[in-house]
Amino acid sequence: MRVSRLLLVTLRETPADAEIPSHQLLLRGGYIRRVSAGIYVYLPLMWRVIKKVMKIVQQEMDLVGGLETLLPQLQPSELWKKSGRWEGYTQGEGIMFNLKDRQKRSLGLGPTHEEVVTSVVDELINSYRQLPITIYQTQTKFRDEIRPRFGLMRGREFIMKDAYSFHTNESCLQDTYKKMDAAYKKIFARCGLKVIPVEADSGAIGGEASQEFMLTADSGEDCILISPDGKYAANQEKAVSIPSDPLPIKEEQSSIQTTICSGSIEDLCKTSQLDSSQIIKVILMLATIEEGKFQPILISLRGDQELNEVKLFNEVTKLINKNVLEISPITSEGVASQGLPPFPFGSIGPDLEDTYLKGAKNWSNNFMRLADHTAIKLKTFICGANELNKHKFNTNWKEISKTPSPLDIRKAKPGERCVHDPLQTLQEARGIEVGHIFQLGTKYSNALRATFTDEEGTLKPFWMGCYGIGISRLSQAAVEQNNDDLGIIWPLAIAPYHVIIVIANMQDILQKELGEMLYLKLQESKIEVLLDDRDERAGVKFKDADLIGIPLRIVVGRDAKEGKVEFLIRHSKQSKLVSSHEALNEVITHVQSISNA
RNA sequence: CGGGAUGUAGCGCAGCUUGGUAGCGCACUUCGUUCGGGACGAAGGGGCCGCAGGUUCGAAUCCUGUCAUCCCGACCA
Repeated sequence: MRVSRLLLVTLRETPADAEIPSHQLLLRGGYIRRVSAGIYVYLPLMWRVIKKVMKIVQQEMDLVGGLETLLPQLQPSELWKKSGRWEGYTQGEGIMFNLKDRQKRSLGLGPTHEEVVTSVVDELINSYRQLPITIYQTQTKFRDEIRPRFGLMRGREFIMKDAYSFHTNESCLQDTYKKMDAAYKKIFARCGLKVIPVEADSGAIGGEASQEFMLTADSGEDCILISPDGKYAANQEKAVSIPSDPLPIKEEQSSIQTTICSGSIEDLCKTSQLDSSQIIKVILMLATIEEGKFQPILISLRGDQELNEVKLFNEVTKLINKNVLEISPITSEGVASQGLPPFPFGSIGPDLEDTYLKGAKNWSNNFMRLADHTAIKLKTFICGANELNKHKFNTNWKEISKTPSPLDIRKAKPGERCVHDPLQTLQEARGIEVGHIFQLGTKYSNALRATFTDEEGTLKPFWMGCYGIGISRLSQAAVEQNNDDLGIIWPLAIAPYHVIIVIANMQDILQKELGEMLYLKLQESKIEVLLDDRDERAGVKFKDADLIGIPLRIVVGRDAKEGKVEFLIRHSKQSKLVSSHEALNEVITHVQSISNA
């Protein structure tokens, strides 16, 4: 391709609304254009990158027996109501765009495809003889993100590869899950990217085991915790650790004392000379449950610990066995709007009476009482006395009439001891989630009554797995991991073109002819080649070549008269003078190295 | 959803305090000189100053509303 015909529009200045390097570089390099928040045009260079990523992914999916299909984006609400996800996905923090057609039928734009794929597989598969099966697609997905940002990283419209597997039993599912795990590792390696698999929460999709693939980058939105020996890696949402030990308190007669402070743990520690690990703090949250119900939750945590809302969400869902739409903090305004008397915020203890909720307009009249292990393990502690500016000192769970059962709802933090080896401490890293694999089990097949007939002639629900890769996100994340002060440095396997020939001076006939000759020969060798034939000054062309990040470069310049050119590898910044023939061979050797990988 | 900021040419910005018919740099067009790391000179083209109301003889500028975009937060108040 000739650069003069490429629709290459590069920007010298960084657009003001781009924050992270990859977003800035893709805009500046003429790869993408924003149409609306979280909605982008993939310009010709970007589309080539995306197609390359898709191709690698598709090849590896085919190798593990995946069948490629294309599922609809426009999906009827009935399907989502059957699986029980319609409300959760359209209300509260719901992420599904939804609409009504002229018949007033409700439809959603697919943020994911479990419902559709499960129902179609149910129609097609009747017998265990047809199983196992894996179906996949590469499709544009729609998600009404709370806050789209960072270009393609968190878009409202994006490209994803999603695969779904169906099995007669759990061990067969686990077998495919393992194969997918291996295929994913191979995919990221082939793309030339550093990606770490971590244990993960399965989130709204639900299910049992799940693993995320995190591309390491400083701008990553996710915090991951890793053990130095590499044996443990988890998303902070899911991570476990051994908490630090609390500072012991001398056991004395318990007493209620006046504490003049703002109500924060920090203040209380200062004014009463305590350590935060000696205090039990209480957080009030409100769960919004399907069918418009609201459940106040009273959570006890050790003072130095932080609430892990994802763990909390999962535990609450398990306990009430219904879809929870949202969990958010209870505020004094919220209390007032229920027509309730004010709560003693800042001095609440684990035993705050349920009578505080009596007469609430639409909240449940009882607190759901939860506590983290670290709180329950405290023998003696300080906690709120349920009266403004009063705390109970040297109290214990025996004195607290309402002892909740212990759960793991605390946040693991870097520096804490690892569960598998207490001699090691967790390290923090930032990551961009580019892939996620799940063992769904029978959640969706049960909900949608998707069944097959087994050897004994009885109906069984499918065992299912699902496996996603964010194609467009991965393509940008690759830039986040591979750039320098001059621009992008694409890994060869996913670069839009393998090589760019820069003719330094288009006025020089010798240079021009040698460049054209190399261009032709490279094309004949099936090399993806760009020829910068623009009538620009050499400096401009070098800057653009650096910016758009083509991994290999041949500069045809003043040594053309000796038949020599410069060969340069983008990431090394070093060039060497070679004959045009040698340059050809260099390019061919490099390109072959990726096809052999 | 809460907080903050910003909307002026394709991109980056000034002008707004103190109202008087819109400017700079880059990019674009033409000509000339130049030609290995984002050249120089000359001459041009391009703007309903986000949108809608209001105040005023007169609004990019002041007031009100609205929309959009970006950032932070949505965890111990």
